[in-house]
Amino acid sequence: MSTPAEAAPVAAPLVAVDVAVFTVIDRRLAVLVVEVRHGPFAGWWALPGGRVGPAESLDDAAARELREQTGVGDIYLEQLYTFGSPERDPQGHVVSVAYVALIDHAGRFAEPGRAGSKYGGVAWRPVTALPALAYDHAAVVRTAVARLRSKLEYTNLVYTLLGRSFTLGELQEKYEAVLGRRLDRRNFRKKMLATGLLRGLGRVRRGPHRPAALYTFRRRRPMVISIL
Amino acid sequence: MSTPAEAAPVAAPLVAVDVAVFTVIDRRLAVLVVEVRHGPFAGWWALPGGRVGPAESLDDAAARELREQTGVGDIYLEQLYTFGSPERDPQGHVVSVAYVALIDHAGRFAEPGRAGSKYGGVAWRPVTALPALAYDHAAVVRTAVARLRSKLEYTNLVYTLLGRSFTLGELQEKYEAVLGRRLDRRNFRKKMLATGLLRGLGRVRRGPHRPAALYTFRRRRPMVISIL
DNA sequence: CCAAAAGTGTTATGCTTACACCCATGC
DNA sequence: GCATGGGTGTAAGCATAACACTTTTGG
Repeated sequence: MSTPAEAAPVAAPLVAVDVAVFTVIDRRLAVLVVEVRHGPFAGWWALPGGRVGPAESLDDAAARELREQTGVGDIYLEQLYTFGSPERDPQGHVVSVAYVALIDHAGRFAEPGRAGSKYGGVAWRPVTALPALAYDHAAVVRTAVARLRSKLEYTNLVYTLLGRSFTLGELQEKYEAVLGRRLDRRNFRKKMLATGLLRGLGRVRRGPHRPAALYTFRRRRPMVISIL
Repeated sequence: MSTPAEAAPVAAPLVAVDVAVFTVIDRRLAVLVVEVRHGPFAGWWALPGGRVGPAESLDDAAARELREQTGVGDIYLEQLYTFGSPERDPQGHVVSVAYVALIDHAGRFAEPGRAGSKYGGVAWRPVTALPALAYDHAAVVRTAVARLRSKLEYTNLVYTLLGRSFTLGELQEKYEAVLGRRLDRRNFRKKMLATGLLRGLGRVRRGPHRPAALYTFRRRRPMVISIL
């Protein structure tokens, strides 16, 4: 939400942050949206966000707004792009620094429902079936998805979408959801194992079908390393 | 320059733009710096920049500040990153949207000299021998160089560093200056010609040595296409 | 026993890299 | 004639992409 509190018609631009949080639900890439409570966009969906405080860094502001509006914390956040068209907010000139975040949703906001109580509805929406978004947030999501697709191919960022242990099938599922295309299973395994990023746990996940070996990431922090 | 005019000790952050303009001079990557006139950094060098106007877009502000302070216009500009640490400007919280620009210098500011008269000194400085820069502008330049190096490898952006006609040797020289390493001449020619981006002019540049065939870019606008 | 996911190797192709010699010119 | 950059091809190694069958389990 890029809602200026006191923007006069002609005033210096205000600074806000907006956060596009992504996760994979049901093999589809989904983004977290919140309900706008006030102003011309009341009732619309928007990305969580808001004004940057007087002595606050941009990264801190993004993390704070996200936590306050959705309860989501301890999450991978990366600056995306800054949107500053004077027309992007009908209430005044708000320059918004957009962030991308990634999370293993693990059942948060169990499907399209309410959660943030105090702050209006919160929901995951598949990026392929987005509702109309307030402000220029549709453009923010487009830019964010493009960034994610390209970064997944040259970093180890997938780890943010997974729990501590996972099967190679689950790993591939995350890639396919973000990239929006199917990958060859044999080639995928070969390359992932060749990166040396994974460590086999020697355990197995049981389920409805043949049990699958469990893996974990050796290091859970962002690294630049060619993967696909 | 990220100089707030009226920042109170605790106030909403102000919005500025800073521009890192690059060119290749003498086979070295150089960045355009201006002399700071006022404030705690008076006498230091800094990137050109300044406050964003009330109803001005960020792109417009970057182009305007660059033109006003250095006389440089009609240039490739791309948003880089937004720097917002509360400590980056000792005079107050200024969020600065940094831009990268590229230009064929063609003798502008003939070597370390003065030019912007009204706005203090203007000079090209090799990125390998930068003076101390005001604010966090050293970090901006580092980030910008990293971006340039990576973008040169998957776009046709070199064209911004060259005039309308050029030899393959000159083209390679620009790549080597930005990337900071030598390239194999035969492989470079093969790949560049294979991209289909170039058109031979059927003319030749005469000089102190064997004449070289002249080429031009078929299209002088930014495109994403794997090159090196 | 059936459905569904797990697991596994080989081959062809294209791309990348390394590398050396002659040519044309101005001085 | 010499110094300097222009111009050209090939071979080896590597990474990528395409492709099918067997295994294990739960239901």
